[in-house]
Amino acid sequence: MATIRKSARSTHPAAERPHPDATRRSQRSRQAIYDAALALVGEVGYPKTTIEGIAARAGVGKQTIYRWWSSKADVLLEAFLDLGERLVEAAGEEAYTIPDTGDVAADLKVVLRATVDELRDPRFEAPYRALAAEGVVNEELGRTFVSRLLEPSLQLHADRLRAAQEAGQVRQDIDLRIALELFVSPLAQRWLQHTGPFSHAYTDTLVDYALHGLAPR
Amino acid sequence: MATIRKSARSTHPAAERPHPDATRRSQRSRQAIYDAALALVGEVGYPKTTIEGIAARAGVGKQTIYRWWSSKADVLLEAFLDLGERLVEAAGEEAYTIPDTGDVAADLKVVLRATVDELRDPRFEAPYRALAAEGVVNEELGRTFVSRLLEPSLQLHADRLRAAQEAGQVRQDIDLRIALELFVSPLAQRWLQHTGPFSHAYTDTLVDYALHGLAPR
DNA sequence: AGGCCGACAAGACGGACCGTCTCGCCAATA
DNA sequence: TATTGGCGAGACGGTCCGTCTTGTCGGCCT
Repeated sequence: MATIRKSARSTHPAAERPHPDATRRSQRSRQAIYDAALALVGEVGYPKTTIEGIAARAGVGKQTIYRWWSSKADVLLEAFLDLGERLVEAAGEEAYTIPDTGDVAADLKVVLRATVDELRDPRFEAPYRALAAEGVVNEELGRTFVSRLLEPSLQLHADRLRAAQEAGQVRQDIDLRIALELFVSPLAQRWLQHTGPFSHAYTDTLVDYALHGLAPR
Repeated sequence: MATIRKSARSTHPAAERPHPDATRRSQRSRQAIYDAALALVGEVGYPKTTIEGIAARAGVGKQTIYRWWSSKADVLLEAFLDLGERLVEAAGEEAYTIPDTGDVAADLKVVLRATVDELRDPRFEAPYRALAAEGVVNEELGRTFVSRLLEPSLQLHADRLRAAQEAGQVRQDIDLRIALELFVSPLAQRWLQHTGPFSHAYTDTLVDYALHGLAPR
């Protein structure tokens, strides 16, 4: 027996390659892979994290990983998204909103301080850095990274700025997508590239400078 | 013969590991390695660029690379710095200064437009991205990347802002290292993470927002 | 109930690179 | 002229890649 293998596949025209039957997927293995991936990236770093290592740690066959994901980065991205969802469920929903007390400056400062703390959380740091780095060099993954991880948060900032605009605290003629970068991007760069101290005082200053400008009034 | 090998090294107490005799180094091989590294990163991308590949392309033994550099990233960093120096020599010195016409806004816009163009130069794009990405994940290399590549440019921006401050175009109480991030960081993030259009119009807007602030005057 | 299907764990497989090493070869030095 | 040490070349054992094979197991159709 054996021998006749692919030729026996009379049932299908051999069209779809990417996805096997998702309904038969083992959720137990999936979760074990997420846990193993996040643990390994935290322990030995992203470059030394290997598909074989993840499989072994998860008690899973390599093929199970290759069956559902296309790359190491892809596994980590989904693992990280899953981690995020689990943490959001654990915390309250309101942890992922921007407050509106009527004072934009104060509200933004609160949110940026929280972002600083979050980026320092060791559960986040290693995988988040790894994904950001991979996205810089791999445009495909980069776009996914931005749309799934960055974009939702940026949208919240834009929304809060729009409210401020309607309340007359931000100029009418301003492009909010650019405006939010004045404080979000410097924060991101300091964290990613270690270009300077990363503190609450720093983000407070950013908000002040961005709102009132560098030029004298 | 053979057999006695390390034990025959009576001359040295076996202390310094890192550097062989630099005076006997082949400059021809060094340059060939730089060229090969930059070419390969441009052609096949950073992850597929390999030490063996660089050695083969440069017509050089692998050991010659391992003798002088500690990693692929290290080779590329030096190659890129060398490329920068050669281009600076070719162009005039004044290409790497920030003009001072007395109008900060105008001067910064000119410089940021030039930066946009430079980041689009295909000779720069691939290696610069690769180094930035590696620096995000490898703190050691990251610090070198910042101090050798980023810092000199940031210093120029700080200098120009200081002149503006003395001319009364920028508030006295402002931390210039933070101030310059208001336009430099958003630019960097858009380029690195593809978070939005990357154009002259964009950088012009950044300068306006940063100088005059988001709040109504 | 029995048979079939497809994901699963395990791991063998050839191939790519790793980083180290050994080998003569050669130029500069002593 | 003899010594020294970097050099090109490439062999080496090792790791991990991505694919393929085998046998097991649980759900679904008949």
